[in-house]
Amino acid sequence: MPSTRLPILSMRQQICDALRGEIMAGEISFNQPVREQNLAKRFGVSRNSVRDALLQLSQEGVLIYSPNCGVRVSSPPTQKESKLYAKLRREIEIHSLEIAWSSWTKEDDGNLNRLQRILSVACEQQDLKAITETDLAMHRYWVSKASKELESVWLGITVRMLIAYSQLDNYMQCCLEHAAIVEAIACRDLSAAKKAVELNIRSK
Amino acid sequence: MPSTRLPILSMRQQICDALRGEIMAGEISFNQPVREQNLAKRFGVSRNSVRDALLQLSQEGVLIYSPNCGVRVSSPPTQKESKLYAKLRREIEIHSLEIAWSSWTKEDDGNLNRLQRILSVACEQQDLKAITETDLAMHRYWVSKASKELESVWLGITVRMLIAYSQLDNYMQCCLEHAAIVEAIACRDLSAAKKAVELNIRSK
DNA sequence: AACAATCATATTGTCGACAATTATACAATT
DNA sequence: AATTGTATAATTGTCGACAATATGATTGTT
Repeated sequence: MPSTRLPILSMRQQICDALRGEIMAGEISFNQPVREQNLAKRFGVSRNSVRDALLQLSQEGVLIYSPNCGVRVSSPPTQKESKLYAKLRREIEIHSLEIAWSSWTKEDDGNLNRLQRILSVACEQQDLKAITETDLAMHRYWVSKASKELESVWLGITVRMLIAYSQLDNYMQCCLEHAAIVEAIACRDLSAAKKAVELNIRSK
Repeated sequence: MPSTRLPILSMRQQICDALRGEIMAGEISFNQPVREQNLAKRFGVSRNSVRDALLQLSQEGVLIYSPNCGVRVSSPPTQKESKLYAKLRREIEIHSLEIAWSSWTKEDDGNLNRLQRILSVACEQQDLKAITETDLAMHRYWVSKASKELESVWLGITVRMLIAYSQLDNYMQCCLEHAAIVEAIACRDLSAAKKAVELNIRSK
């Protein structure tokens, strides 16, 4: 239910978001080549637009690009890499919370609440793809508010970390953890918010 | 002086590297719009190839992209952001050194030595652009060897951190610090190498 | 049968042209 | 004078076609 965004998403962004979601949900197997032509036909656009999207996803680390050979879904991170990613993510998000804190508005609260409700429904229905997407969107919200430049760095790390998040042990816990974050923010309790975020970000 | 790479660089990569170098050396002022047409004419290629490069640089955080409005050079990071970037970089590079360590070869030593010589000359001549480029290439070497996926994350952070590195207080110190890193690696002293890298990566 | 060279096919890379959008300059209205 | 509306120019977004490259099959030679 995209309700608030005024800026119309570009074609590239739409394709990016769609593919990223599928890949993160594990719907495309690792090392399987992704063909431009197929996607162009599927989305009803030219190969050029697809290329743009694939290039962006390569830069994000979701896809691996080999010149003249196209792209493939990148392999999931090793355990050690996952731990590193989690650490980096925590540091970026904590920093972002601090930066965004001073300009946080009631509207931001509303937007987070809306995402939280979506997450809640997704957890009840055990819709893994929706959970992953909404989870991403929530965290992205405060990072994006803090800095657009940081956002792209953060996205690369987080997406890599969440690739093949497939088996989520406890859907309810995911929902509760995010509720805790949203509430801490709503109460303007920065240190509680930071702590809640830190708890939520961990390598499996 | 690109001397060693066997794989032919794609047009996009060439344009990316050229622009990234110029931006990092501060040759294009902040918030100045970058026009596709001009670049296409300058590099003697079609606008499409330029677009690919601009898109990639946007994803790296060097350029800021606004739909239908093109790109502009992104503003330099705040002091607080610089400190965060430095921290993230240290963690990624330390991790990379550990990972790359087991498969490190004499050829790698040779490649690093070659870069170190280039850096040395650049420092003597006080060629800031060459210094920045070579500095980047050296660090990139071990990160890239550890993981292609990590490399793209690392590049985004590092490039943002080095934007407008312009005033480098002490050229000789830069050269010496990197010499220490190379030597520690050559001696296969991991902990010394890690320490040398940590010392070298700092926010100004 | 094993290997090398050659050809055919599929896929990516590049290009120029046109459509859609945005920014700018200028006139019209209050 | 300030604001709104309109036409013009500049810029980005999208497309289809062709060139360059890689992949896979076929043939020819030993």
